[in-house]
Amino acid sequence: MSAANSTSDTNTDDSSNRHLNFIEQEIEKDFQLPKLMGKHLSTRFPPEPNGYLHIGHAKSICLNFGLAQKYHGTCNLRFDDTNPSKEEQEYVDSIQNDVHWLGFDWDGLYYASDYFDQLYQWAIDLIKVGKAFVCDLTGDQIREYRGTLTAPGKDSPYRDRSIEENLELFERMKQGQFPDGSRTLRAKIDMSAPNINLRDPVMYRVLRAHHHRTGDKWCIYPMYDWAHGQSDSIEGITHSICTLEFEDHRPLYNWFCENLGIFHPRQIEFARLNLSYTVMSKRKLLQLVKENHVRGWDDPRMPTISGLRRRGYTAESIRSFCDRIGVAKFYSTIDVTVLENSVREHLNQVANRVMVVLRPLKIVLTNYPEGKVEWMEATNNPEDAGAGSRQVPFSRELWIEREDFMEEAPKKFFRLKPGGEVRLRYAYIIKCEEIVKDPETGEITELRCIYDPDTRSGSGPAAERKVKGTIHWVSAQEGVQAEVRLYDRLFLNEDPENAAEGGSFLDNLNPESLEVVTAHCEPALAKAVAGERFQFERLGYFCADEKDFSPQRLVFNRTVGLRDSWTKIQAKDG
RNA sequence: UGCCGGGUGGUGUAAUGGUAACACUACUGAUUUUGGUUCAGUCAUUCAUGGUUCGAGUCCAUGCCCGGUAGCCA
Repeated sequence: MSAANSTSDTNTDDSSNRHLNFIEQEIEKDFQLPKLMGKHLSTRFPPEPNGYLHIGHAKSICLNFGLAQKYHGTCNLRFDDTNPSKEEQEYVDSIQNDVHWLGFDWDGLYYASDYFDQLYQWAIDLIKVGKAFVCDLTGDQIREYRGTLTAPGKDSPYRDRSIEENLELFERMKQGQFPDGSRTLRAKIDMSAPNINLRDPVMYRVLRAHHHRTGDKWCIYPMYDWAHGQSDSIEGITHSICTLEFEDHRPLYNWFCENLGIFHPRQIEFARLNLSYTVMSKRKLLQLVKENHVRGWDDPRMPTISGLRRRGYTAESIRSFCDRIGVAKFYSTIDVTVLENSVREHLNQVANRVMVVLRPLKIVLTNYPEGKVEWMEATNNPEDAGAGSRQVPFSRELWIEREDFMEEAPKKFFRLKPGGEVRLRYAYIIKCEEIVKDPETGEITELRCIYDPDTRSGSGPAAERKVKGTIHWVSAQEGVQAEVRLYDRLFLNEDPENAAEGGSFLDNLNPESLEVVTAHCEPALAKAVAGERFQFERLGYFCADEKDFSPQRLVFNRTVGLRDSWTKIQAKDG
């Protein structure tokens, strides 16, 4: 496979060589075997185009494409489009877009539907050797005949039809002579098998639905089990990596390959990703979208790739997240903070700093000349010397963050308080002299402060005077306004599925997962571009919304807050 | 209750019969014009019982607990 960003190529090799995960161990063993000796690794990522990709898929993508990178093999993208009633072109497009955005490129782009003709031929082959039959049982009857977990099933009365009759009936199924759901083609295996997947599984069902690629050519469609392994086989996939719930299907996967006598890939299963405070099932994500609990698949609160992207996550941070969570067979739940820390770590390196006040409180510097504006030099990114600096306007009237002032402050509160001093970042030390309140409500409307003219940042030793706290600010006159969307977790509950009797995961929805505020920003932000990411100093990481941002209407999304030890101190001191 | 799979610090992941480690979290301290970052340090782990062995997280047995599985979904 070719990596979209080639820098990760060499990294992958030595960083992940320290420990092999269990799949890598199996792969390395397999390539010692005569069957694969001298061949190269081939994997695939096989999404069904019935929804948008989410962070769980990202794990699988990083695994499959990452393996191909590491072992200099190939990785295909294959759409598992065997059920046209659920699948749409919109999803096909978004999936390709998301895989690319994550930084991967596929070697082959395929569709299970590319193989419908071959699959049909193979089905005939199986009929001819007496290993498949046309069954007239209804859905309910099939379930009845299948038996239960503890009781064996019983043979379908149609199981012993002649090969000729099966061939004719199957041909007529294909030609659309039978109504939807009236007949199936089933493999003839063993109705008493302890593994239910082996109790004469359905291979084809009659289904008249318009397929996004094959149109109305087919009115019979293959089931997953009948399509997946053979698709792998056709593409020469050596290792077919899937999630744990397919473990019970492996014997069937193997049975089809063996009985068809075709190249036999090896299926290996791993545990899917679970994240705390998150739902991951496509069905539930679709429900959130359809019932308007969120604003679409790419709502920044969604765990979809497109939602995370819009939230401000970087592809790098998602890849490093997938790296650090590992791969195993143990069913585990990763704390969302691991994801949040991954993006903090990357954005800390690359995001330029700016000053923005989310909840403004006005301060007036009574000893600062009216009308005067000074331009203060501010470092763009202390983690990246190459990022340079910018000028920020300073004046007599400023906005500061409401929570950076406390009238009755506890000892450890290092910000502004009556009679106290604080450093305005990149500017002067100020002292609070007077609080102005609304006579009606008692709400603080303004602070009157004095500044110390000797303390301008960078102006020499006199300016170096130490005060306990430094806060951010925006000049009232020169600042610009922006809509800032403060996103929080979509669910209140660590395990959203854990709802009260008769309830659903929707009961755990966080009613405050989105708060919109009008913020004051330093003027540089008017020149931002959609998708650009920033650190709002002392607040968190934010990005210009990729859809709604324009120079006329500044819209920023909060990706994640900065680590906040002040809240912890407060909580501890009660 | 059949079949399949799994149990290692708070959370994840290693250790492939030979000193139980790495990351994150938590906590403590240092640095800091972001209560951010960075740095240093601390706490903390093999489901249970028995067996094999000089030596067991690893192999064997039994038990316990957890997950998946009875779509003409994937």
